[in-house]
Amino acid sequence: MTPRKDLAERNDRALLQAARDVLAEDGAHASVAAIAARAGVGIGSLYRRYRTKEELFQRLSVLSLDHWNRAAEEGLADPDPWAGLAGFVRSCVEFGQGSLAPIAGTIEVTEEMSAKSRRGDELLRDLVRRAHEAGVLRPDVTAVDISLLIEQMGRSPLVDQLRKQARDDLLPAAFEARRRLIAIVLDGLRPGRPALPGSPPGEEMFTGRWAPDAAAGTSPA
Amino acid sequence: MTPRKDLAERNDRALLQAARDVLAEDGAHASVAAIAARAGVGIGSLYRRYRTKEELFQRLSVLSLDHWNRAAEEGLADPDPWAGLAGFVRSCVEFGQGSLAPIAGTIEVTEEMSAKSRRGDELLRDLVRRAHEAGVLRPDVTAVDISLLIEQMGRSPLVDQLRKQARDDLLPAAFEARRRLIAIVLDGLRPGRPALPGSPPGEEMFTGRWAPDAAAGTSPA
DNA sequence: CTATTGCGGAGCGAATCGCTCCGCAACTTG
DNA sequence: CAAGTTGCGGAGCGATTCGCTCCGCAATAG
Repeated sequence: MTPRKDLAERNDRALLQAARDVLAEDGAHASVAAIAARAGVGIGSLYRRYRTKEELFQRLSVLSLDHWNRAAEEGLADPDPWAGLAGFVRSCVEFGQGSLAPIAGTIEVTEEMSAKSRRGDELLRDLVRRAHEAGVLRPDVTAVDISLLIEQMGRSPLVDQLRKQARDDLLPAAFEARRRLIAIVLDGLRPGRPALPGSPPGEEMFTGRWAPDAAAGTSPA
Repeated sequence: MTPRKDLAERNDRALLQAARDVLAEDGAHASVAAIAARAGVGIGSLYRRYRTKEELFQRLSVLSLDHWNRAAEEGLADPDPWAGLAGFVRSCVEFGQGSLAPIAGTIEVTEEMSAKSRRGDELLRDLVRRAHEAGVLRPDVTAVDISLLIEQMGRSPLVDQLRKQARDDLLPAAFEARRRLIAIVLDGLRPGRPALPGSPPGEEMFTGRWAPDAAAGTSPA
């Protein structure tokens, strides 16, 4: 690995991480200038890698979906159906799944994104089905409920804001506080509780936002 | 009530509601132009009521804190400690407590805001204490955990985005989906579960964001 | 040594920002 | 009824920010 390639790869990674963080903090208003500055690189470095802001966001979406799918596969590989599902939820929430939600409807959904999203739905349905069969997940909760829950928990106002304010001193406590919230939510998914209100949500809770006309899937990206 | 006053009051209310919605959708980047447009009024109507954008946001904070405090008092007035707490949490989440979090640190915290926030903390501690004494709330959860939980749930990516995209057709289903998530979370607050991870969060989870130097309280506004 | 390559960031044209102020119409008052 | 009042919408101000292009330069590669 030459120093030139080493630096370029470090910048690759820094840009992607910065984009994710700034998106989480600023939502759809995230600017490329803010992203480059957060990554500690010049704006030219960003445009040497991505032709447009949209292409960068599409790349982030793909990476996010990859993480989702990997976490789901790992959850399915766990012999304990509850541990598999809980581990998946934790992993997704801590990764920040849902951080890209603000850009829903503002970027074109590529075929790659759609395919990965559909794959993610399928994996999540498998996780949910085997947890139901094992009797370790409340029977009235659906895969879409879980997707929505991950999206809801995946964007942490607490963490995002402390990051934005560069309050690194408070971040460890914030991560811990978030872990407690995740544990509360996971406990709420256990069986033995009065039925949830209303009827299960449909897929249009996601498709309605990302691509009203495409088979986009329900992974929140 | 004269037509002139009637219209002016309607515009008052429309502006406040629009400000809340646009803040929820756009975060700290919410523009006064977007707020006025959402309210269906001209920009002059906004500035006739609030001298600056900051004054508008301060007003929103006060109203939000008022809602929190009212909901807590109603919760305390309920003879059932669990129903009181659960009703409070539901009311706050559905009101959208936490929508103002993106402006933390960008506006000056007024004495009025501080006083109401401290009052809100006190009321919440009362709600939590009596639920603990009645054995209906898991013993390891604290008032700060609950504040953070309300903030986490209070901003709904689902609802905010459908609003932003003017997908009114999907909003009823979205509200219902949110109710299910709230129910899951409330179930997770019930006792009889393994202990939560880590130690309870401190007040700096809020004070660190809103006013690092003031006794600002922990209500999320 | 020369050639290559990726760097940071200045600056472009356009868009957006918070806010002021104008003309006007609806309402209120005498 | 007419004159005065008042709140309206929104044009446009000066400043800032946006996404993006392109330049000079320095580090690296061959």
